[in-house]
Amino acid sequence: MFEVTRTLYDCLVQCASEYREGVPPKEFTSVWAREPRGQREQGLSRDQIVRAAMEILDAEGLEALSMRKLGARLGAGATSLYWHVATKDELLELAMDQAWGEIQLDPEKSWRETASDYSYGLRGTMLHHLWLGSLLGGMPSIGPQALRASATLLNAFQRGGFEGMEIDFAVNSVISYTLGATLPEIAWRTMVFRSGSTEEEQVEAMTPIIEAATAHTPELRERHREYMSGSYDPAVARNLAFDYGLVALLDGLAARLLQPDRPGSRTAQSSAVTPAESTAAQPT
Amino acid sequence: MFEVTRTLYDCLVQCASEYREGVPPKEFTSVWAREPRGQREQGLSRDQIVRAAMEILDAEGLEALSMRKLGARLGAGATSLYWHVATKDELLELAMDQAWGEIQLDPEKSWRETASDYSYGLRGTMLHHLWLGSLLGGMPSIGPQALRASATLLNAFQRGGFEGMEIDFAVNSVISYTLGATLPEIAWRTMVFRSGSTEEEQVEAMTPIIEAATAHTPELRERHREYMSGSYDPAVARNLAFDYGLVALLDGLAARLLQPDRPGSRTAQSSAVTPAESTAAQPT
DNA sequence: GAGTGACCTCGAACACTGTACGAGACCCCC
DNA sequence: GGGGGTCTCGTACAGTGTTCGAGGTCACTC
Repeated sequence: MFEVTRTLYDCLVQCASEYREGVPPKEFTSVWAREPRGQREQGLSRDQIVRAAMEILDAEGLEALSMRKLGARLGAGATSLYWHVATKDELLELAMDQAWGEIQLDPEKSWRETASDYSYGLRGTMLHHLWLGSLLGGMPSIGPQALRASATLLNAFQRGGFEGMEIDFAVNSVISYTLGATLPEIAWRTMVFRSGSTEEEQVEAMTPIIEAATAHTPELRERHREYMSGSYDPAVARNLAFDYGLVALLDGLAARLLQPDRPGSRTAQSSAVTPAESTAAQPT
Repeated sequence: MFEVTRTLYDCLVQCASEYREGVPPKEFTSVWAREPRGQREQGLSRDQIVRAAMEILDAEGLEALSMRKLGARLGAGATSLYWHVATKDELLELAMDQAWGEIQLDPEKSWRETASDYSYGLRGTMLHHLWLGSLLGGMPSIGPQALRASATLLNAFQRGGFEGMEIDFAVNSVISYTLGATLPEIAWRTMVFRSGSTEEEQVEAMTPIIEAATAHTPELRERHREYMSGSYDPAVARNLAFDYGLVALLDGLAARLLQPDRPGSRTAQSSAVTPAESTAAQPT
């Protein structure tokens, strides 16, 4: 594993110098760096704008949101918005954080329950706001609501017995899995959404493409056929798949928690390819 | 868990009807649905265009790619490209799949090794092509290269002893974790990239924002300070975090593989909040 | 050699986009 | 009444993806 890690690290360093050919440097900015402008209580407000933006985003998708359309919805000129919001990207940052705020956690629960709540909460929010999919990979979530949720999760893990860097690692893995598991669903649902048809129609429309694409990978084609013939409800199947991976991950974390030799657990005793010694993988 | 799942399912159904206010239906299309056009061997070619597009994407980022710029780079008019590629989205689909092709897997290895290779491979590719981050959440990866890699992974899991739907579930969880773990890194690196400064400068520029944002979550602030004072190399720390979660997940999957009662494993015996019976979480 | 039709290029134009700028309107306080 | 901050917005600019149709270049047939 160390070798692979080394390679990756080199890649990162190399990327840093390789990129940026003729791109003009754009100073780092974020809504959270600057405080909101308005004081007066009339006319437009930031909250109002963000709310309206989310309505458009939810109803028509990310690329349907334009400043002109948003202004029109609010009965205002497009450029009026720029008094309350510096750029469109900042507006999206605000909308993102608003969505993060929908995740509600109980700070009293166990680490495992909290992880589960967080995971299902994030997934639900993402599926409710499909536009989050394209945004999460482009701009970091550093808004107060996102941080609040992560802090609660982090606290639960700390109380649960994780220590040092392991807290961050474990928390990160839960967030990562949730994000990654939901993303392809979002991509799929976005496609269905844009097509204007139902999921069933879309599946039907996709079948010839899948058949053609899997012409040279018979095992995949086989699995797809089996999958289709089972007449599963796709939404239910996705939920099962999501839960399966989440359980596996949490089990793995729980196992780590019970390892006898965890000094600072700075150095990983096991690698990705060799199973950890004291898990159920090797019966005692 | 069933209750939560139920809620999610309802949400999905509800979304399907709630969305789509005034969006014009756009027939489903994909590059993979239509076969390429050109036959003659002169002038532009699809490969050439995709390659040039990826050069721009790598060097200047997703939003720097415009058809006019791409045309100019190839010494052609912008609209000439439309003979070889139906839309810009299709071009991006092609570029995405080209990136997927960079993942090389050995079909002889064990399921755990293959999972590790896949995971590190995907992560490396994503970090090499930052623009993938914004794309993976928007359009599904159903190109031949993406399918090829997934098929290899799937085969390895099947050989490794996974059965029925569990194969899909396990494979999905590995892909999901990798995707989700890399996405925030991409978001961060994209931000650094756009700012034009080094990672260290960016971290320094971010500090006051983090301090301000974590004003009401002292535990997070504490952790951030500890993290900063440790003077870790951020890239190394990220690699450790990535490996930690991957190991935990693979351990969890391995544990599932050894469970004695796995009939068709259609129904999950354990839920996200209650640890599975036969893992190390509950010592026998 | 003329003709035909497929392959390929591209300039002009259209309907958009995000946003800078500056003129003006409103309101409160001196 | 007169500032001065708060807020709106029409105009304009430089760009975007994409359509359309006119033209050019081949390989082939008669």
